[in-house]
Amino acid sequence: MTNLPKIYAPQEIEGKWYQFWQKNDYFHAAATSEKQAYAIVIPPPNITGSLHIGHALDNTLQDCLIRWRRMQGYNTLWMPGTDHAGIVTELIMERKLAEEGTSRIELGREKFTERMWQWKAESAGYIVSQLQQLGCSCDWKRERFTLDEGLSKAVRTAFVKLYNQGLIYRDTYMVNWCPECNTAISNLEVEPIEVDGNFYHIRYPVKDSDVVLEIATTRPETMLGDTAVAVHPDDERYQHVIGKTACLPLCDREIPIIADAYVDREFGTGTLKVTPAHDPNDYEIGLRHELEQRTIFTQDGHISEAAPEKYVGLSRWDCRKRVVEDLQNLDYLVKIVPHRHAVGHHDRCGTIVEPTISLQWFMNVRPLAQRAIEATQNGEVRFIPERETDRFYHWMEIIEPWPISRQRWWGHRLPIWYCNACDAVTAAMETPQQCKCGASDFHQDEDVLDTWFSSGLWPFSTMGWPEETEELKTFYPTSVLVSGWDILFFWVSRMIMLGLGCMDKVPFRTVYLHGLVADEKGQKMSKSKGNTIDPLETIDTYGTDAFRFALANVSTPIPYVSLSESQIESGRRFANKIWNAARFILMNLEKHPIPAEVDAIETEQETLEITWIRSRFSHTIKTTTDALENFRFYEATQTLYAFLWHEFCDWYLEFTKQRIAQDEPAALWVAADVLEQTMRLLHPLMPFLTEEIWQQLPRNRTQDDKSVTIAPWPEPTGENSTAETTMATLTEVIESIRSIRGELNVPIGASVEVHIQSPNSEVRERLETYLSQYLPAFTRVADITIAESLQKPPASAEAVIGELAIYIPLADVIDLEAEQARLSKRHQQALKDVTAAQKTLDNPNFVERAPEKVVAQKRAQLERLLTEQDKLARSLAMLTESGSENGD
RNA sequence: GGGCGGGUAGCUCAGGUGGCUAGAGCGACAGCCUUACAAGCUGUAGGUCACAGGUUCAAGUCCUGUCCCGCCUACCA
Repeated sequence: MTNLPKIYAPQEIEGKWYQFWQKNDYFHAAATSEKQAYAIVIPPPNITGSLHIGHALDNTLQDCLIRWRRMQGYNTLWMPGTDHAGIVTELIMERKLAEEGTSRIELGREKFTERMWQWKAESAGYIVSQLQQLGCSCDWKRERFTLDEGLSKAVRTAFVKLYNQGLIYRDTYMVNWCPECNTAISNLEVEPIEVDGNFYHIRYPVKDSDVVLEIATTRPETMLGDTAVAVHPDDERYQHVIGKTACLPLCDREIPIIADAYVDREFGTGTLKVTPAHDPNDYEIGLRHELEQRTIFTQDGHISEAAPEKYVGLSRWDCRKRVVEDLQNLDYLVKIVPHRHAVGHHDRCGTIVEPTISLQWFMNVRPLAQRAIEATQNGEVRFIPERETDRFYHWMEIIEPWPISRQRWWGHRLPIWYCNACDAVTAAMETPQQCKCGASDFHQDEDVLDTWFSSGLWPFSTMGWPEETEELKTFYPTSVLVSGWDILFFWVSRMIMLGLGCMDKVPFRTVYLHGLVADEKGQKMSKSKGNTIDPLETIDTYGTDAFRFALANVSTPIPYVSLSESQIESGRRFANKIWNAARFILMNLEKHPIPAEVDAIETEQETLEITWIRSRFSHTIKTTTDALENFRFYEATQTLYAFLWHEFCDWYLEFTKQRIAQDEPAALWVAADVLEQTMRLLHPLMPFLTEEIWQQLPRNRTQDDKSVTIAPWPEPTGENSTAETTMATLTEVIESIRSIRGELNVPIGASVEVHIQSPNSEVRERLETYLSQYLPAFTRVADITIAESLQKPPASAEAVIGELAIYIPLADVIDLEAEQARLSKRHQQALKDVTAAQKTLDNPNFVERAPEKVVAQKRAQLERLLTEQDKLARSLAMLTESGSENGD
C-alpha cells in the first residue's frame, strides 16, 4: 500500500524540494548560452524589511513567469537582490537608537553608518529566506545589494557620465524639505493629504493711506517671511494700490504691492501675500519681481533669525498660534474660516513638508524623458495593462528636474569633490589628485543620492555595468519587469530613463504592472487598518502553493485586487484535491503497474474517454500557455482548476474506476500520464506540490528528468471534436439521470431502470456502445433500454435533452406532485427560450443580414428547444391526467 | 478642475475583435461517511449585466449622457 497520507501536508515537503532545486543549481543562469535568454530583475526589497502581501503577489507572478519560461527551454535569469532603501531604513534605525537613548546625530556619521551595516549584516538573510519560502527560483548566486562595491561603482559611473553630459547640476532652487528628516525630497515623495485647516483673513494696511487690504491665508506664520503683496494687474478693485507699499503686521517691515497675473481675482479677496522662500508659486512670483527671499524656518522646522525676535526658536505650529494671537490682539485679524485643503506630507515619515529654497543637486530628466516617450512610441517598451502607457506619457511630459541629493548618510555619497583652495567642483570616480588651480586638497560632498537613483540603475548595475560583461550582452535589455503600478513613476520610469541614459537601450521590453492587494471589502491592505494578510502565517497555515494559487487567481487586471482567506482556503482545497487524485492513481498503479510497452497498449486500447481527456488536455495546454503569454494569470489558474477538478477528477477518474473494475487498466495509465503532464503545466503556479507528485509518478525516463523544474513545457497535441461531442452527449445523459435521482430523492442504494428514446440512430449507437460501460460508475442501474421509440413507462420520471428522452420508472418512490413541479419548471424555461429564439428568427433582417453560420446555429437551437418544449408539454399533460385519475 | 479604472448572483470576480440558453470560486439550501479526497460527492436555488438614450438584424460587450464608488493628477493662496 502506498504511504501517501490522506491529507496533503505542504509543510513536510516544501523545504525539502527547495533545497533539492538549490543543490542541483536549477535556478542558475549561464552568462552565455545557446538558448534564448529570458530575464527578469527583481524589484529589490528593503534589505532590512520582511515579506508583505505586495511582495508575495509580485514575486509569485515573477516566479511563475520564470519557471514557465525555464520549462519552455529559455536561458532564464531571475536576478535577485536587495535595496538599501535610504531614508526608510534610516528612520527605522533612528527609532531603535531613540529606544537606546541615543540618536543619529549623537553617534555621528561614521558610527551611524557602521550601525547600519551591522544591522544589514544581521537582517540581510531574512528577506531572502522569505522569498525562498515563497518558492522563488531566483539565481541566488548572483544576488546583489545596491550598496555593494560593484553597484556603487555603477552609481558613480552613471553620475559622472550624466554630469559630464550636463544633465546633473547644482542649483539653488525651491525644493520640498522634510524638517523631520532634515533633507530635501522630490515631488513624488510628497503625499498630499486632506486636512481640516482654516483661512485666516488678515489686514495689511497700505502705507500713507486709509486703505487696508484683507488677505486670506491658510498659513499665517508664513507672513513673517512675506516680501510682497500681489493683486491681479487688471483687478479694478486694486488699481489704486499697485506700486504702493504695505505695512507688514507684526514685523515692522514694509513690502511692495505688486501686480501679477498669477493672482486669481475670483478667489477669496483677490489679494495674495507673497512668501517667496516658502511657497512654490510665491517663489516664481518672487523671481519675476526680484523680491527678497526671506527664509524664516530653520532646517528642523523652527523659526529662524530672519523673523522678528519674539518668534525665533518657536516650532512652526507654536509660531502659528502666537502669530494668530498677536494678530488678534492688535486687531489685524478679520476672521477665521474653516477650510479643508490638501497639505503635503513626507511619504516616509508623515511630516508636513516645508517648501524651502536650498542648494541641491538636480538631474535634468527632460531629455531622457523625451527619449523614454519615443522609445515607448517605437514599441521598444510595452506596458501591460495598456492603459498604463498613458499614465506613463503624462508623467514623462510634465516631469520636472529631479532633486537627487539627500542630506542623509545611508546611501551613495555624491561623487563630487570641492577644491579646498578654489572651491572648484569635480565629478569623478575617486578623489581627484590635483585641482586645475594646482591645489591637491579636496573634500567630498556630504550628501547621499536619492535611493531611487541607484535602484534606477538596477537592470544593468546588477549585471556588472560599467564593465562590458557577458551577462549584459546576454540579458540586457531584460524581458519583463513586474511591479505594482504604484511605483511606475518612482522606479519604472527612472529605470527607463537611466537605462537610456547609461546603456542607450531601454532596460526591459515589457512592463507588467499588477494591481495592489486589497482585502475582501476592496480596502487597501495596510498595517494601520489591521486588514493585512501576513504571507508567512498564511504559508504556515495553508501552504505556499495554496497561497500562490490564490494570488495568481485574484490577479485580474484591475487596480486593486481583493484577496480573502476564503480564496486561499480554496487554493488549499485544490492542492488537496490534486494530492488525492495522485494518491488514487498511485494506489491503483501498484495493482496495475505500467508495462514497459505502455505506448503500444494505449494506442490499441484507445477508448472514448482516453481520446476525450487527451483532447481536453490539449485544449488546456493551449489555453494555459496563451494565458501566461498574455499575463492573464487568473485565466491560467481557472483553466487548470477547471480541467483538473471538473474534467480530470469528476469525469475521467470516475471512468477510470469503472475501467479498473472491468480490468482494463489502460485508462489508469493514461491518467498517470495526463496527471504527470498536468503537473508540468501547473508547476509555475504550484511548484512544491507539483514537484512532489511529479517525482512519484512513473514517467518515460528519457533524458534529463530529475525535476519537474526543468521538465519540458507540454505542447498541444490537437483536439478531437468528435470525441468531445460524443462525450458531451453522454455526460448530459448521466447528469440528467443524476438530476432526477437528486430531485426526487431516490436513495443512493436504489437501482433504477433507465429507458432512453432517441430517433437518431447515430446517437443511439453511441449510447449503446458507451452507456453500459460508463453508467455504473455514476449511478446504480438495473437495466438500460435504448430504442427509437418507446412508451413512457407508468409512474416514471422524465428528462428531455433535445429530441432525446430519458424515462426512469419510479413506481415505489415517485412523488407525482414533485415530478409535476419539476417538469413544469423545465417546461416554463423551455417555453421562454423558445419564445426568445423564435423572436430572433422571425425578424427577416436577422435572417438576411446575420452571417449564415449564426442563423443556422439559431435555427438548430430553436428546433431543439421546440422538440424539448413539445415533449415536456405532452408529458406534463399526461402527468396531470394520471394525477387527477389517481386523485379520483 | 482634468484624467483613469470600476458598477454583472448574497460576496469576490471572469466575460479579446458585438452572435451558444451570461459563467467561476466562495457562500446559501437539500441529500449523501459511494473503498482518492467530508478539506469530499450529488443535486437545487439565485442575475432587468448601475440608470437613460443611441448605433445594429443582434449590445454585458460599441457610442452619448446621468448617477454612485475608487484611484491618479493639478498652483486655487
